[in-house]
Amino acid sequence: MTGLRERQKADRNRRILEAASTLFGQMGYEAARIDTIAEVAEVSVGTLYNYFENKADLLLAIVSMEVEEVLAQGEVVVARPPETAIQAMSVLIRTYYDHSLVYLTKAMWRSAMAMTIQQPEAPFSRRYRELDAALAAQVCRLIATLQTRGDVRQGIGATALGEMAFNDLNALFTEFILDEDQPLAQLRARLDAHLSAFTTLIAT
Amino acid sequence: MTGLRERQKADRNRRILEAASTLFGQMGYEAARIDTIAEVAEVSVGTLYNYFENKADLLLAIVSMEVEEVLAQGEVVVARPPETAIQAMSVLIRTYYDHSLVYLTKAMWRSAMAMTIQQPEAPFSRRYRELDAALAAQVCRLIATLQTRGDVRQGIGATALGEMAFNDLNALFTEFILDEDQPLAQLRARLDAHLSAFTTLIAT
DNA sequence: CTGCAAAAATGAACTGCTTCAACTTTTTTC
DNA sequence: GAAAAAAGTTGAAGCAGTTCATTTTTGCAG
Repeated sequence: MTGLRERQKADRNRRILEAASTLFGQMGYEAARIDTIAEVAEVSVGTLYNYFENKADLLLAIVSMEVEEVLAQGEVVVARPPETAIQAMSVLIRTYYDHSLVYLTKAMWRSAMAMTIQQPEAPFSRRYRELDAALAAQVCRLIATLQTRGDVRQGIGATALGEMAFNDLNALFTEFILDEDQPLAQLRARLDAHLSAFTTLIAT
Repeated sequence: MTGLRERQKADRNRRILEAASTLFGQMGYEAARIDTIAEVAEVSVGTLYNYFENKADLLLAIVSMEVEEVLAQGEVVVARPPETAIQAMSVLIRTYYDHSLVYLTKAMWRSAMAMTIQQPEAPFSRRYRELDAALAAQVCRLIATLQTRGDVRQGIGATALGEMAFNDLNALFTEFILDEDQPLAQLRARLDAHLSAFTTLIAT
C-alpha cells in the first residue's frame, strides 16, 4: 500500500478530482474542458481517462462524495427522530434538499442525473444508484421507527410506504433541479404540501 | 398553407422523422449517425439542423408521438373505468407500460429521458414534460372519478394522490428502462405490488 | 547495479455532432 | 417579367470528448 506506484496513483486521483471539482464549480460543467482539467491536475488527457471513464463519470465521482455526506447527516436524524411524523419526515428530507446546492450547481446535478440514465452500466452510475437506494432505505427506516412508536398506522410495510414517499420527494427534487428559476424555498414549500398529504394518509 | 415553400418544408420534416425513426429502430440511437439520417432523408446535414436542434431533439420528437398515442389510449380507460379502484389504476398504468416498447427501445427511452434532464429548455424537452404532466393529470382524473364513485376516501385532494401515484409509477418505469434485463412481466408485477399498497392506503 | 517485464503516462490522431459563410431557391415588389 | 429581398439549403471546417500506439517509469530478479 505504501509502494511508490500506489502513492502516485492515489495522488493523481486526488489531483484530478480536485481540479475537476474546482473547474466545474467555477465555470460550470459544460464549459470546463477535459484539457483544462488535465492541465490543472498536472496529468495528461490520456492519464485522466485511465482514472475515469469519461467526463460525466468524473462528475459523478464528485456527486457521490456529496451524497455520502448527506447520508451521514440523515443518519443523525433517523437515530433521534423529531416529535411528530410530519416533522420527522420534513426534517430528514430538508437535510437532503438543503445540502444539495452546497458543492454542486443545478447544472451539475442535471448532468449527473442524465448520465446515470444514459449509461446505467458505467461504474459511477451504479454507485450513484446505490447511494440513491441508501437514501430511500434511510427514509424507510425512519417510517419503520415512526411505526414502532405508533405514529404511523400498521398493516402496510414501512418499505412500501418509504419507497413511495422517496419516489415522490425525488420527483420534487428533479423538478427543482430542472427549473433554474425555482428557489430552494419553493422546493421546501412543495415538500411540506406533499408531506402533509402523505402523513394524513399514513397517520394513525 | 399551400405555398411551394410550405409544402417542401412539411415534406422534409416528414422525411427526416421517418429516416430517424427507421434508423434508430434498426441500429439503435447511439449507432445511428446524423450523416446517415440526413442521407436517407435526402437532405443535407445543415438542413437537418434547421429542423431539429440536435440529435436528441430529433429522438424526442419521435418519443412525443409515442406518448401522444398512449395519452389517447388512456383517455378511453378514464372515460369508462373498470370496477374496482385497484383494477382501474392497474388497467390505466398497464396501458402506459405495455405501449412503451412498441416503437421505442429501452436505449431510446434512456437517451430521451437523459436529454430532457440535461437540456430542459430545448423545445422538445418542454414538450416531453408537457406530455408527462398530461399523463399525470390523466391519473389524477381517474382518481377523482373513483372518489366521486365512492371507491376512494374523501378528505385528500385527488390531485395530491394522483401526483404521488404517478411519481411512484414513473420511478418504476425508469428502473425498468435502466435495466436491460428486466422483462415487462416484472414491471407489471412490481406495479401490482405498489398499487396494492397504494389502494389500501386510499380505499374507503 | 543491470536488465527485463509489467504497469502506467502520454498526446497526436480520430470520431461524430454541430456550426456558419457561401450559395440556391422562392417570394415579393414594381 | 426582371430585380431585389427573404427564406432556406449546403457541406466543409470546427470543436471537444475519446482512443490507442508509443514512450516512460516502476518493480523485481539475478
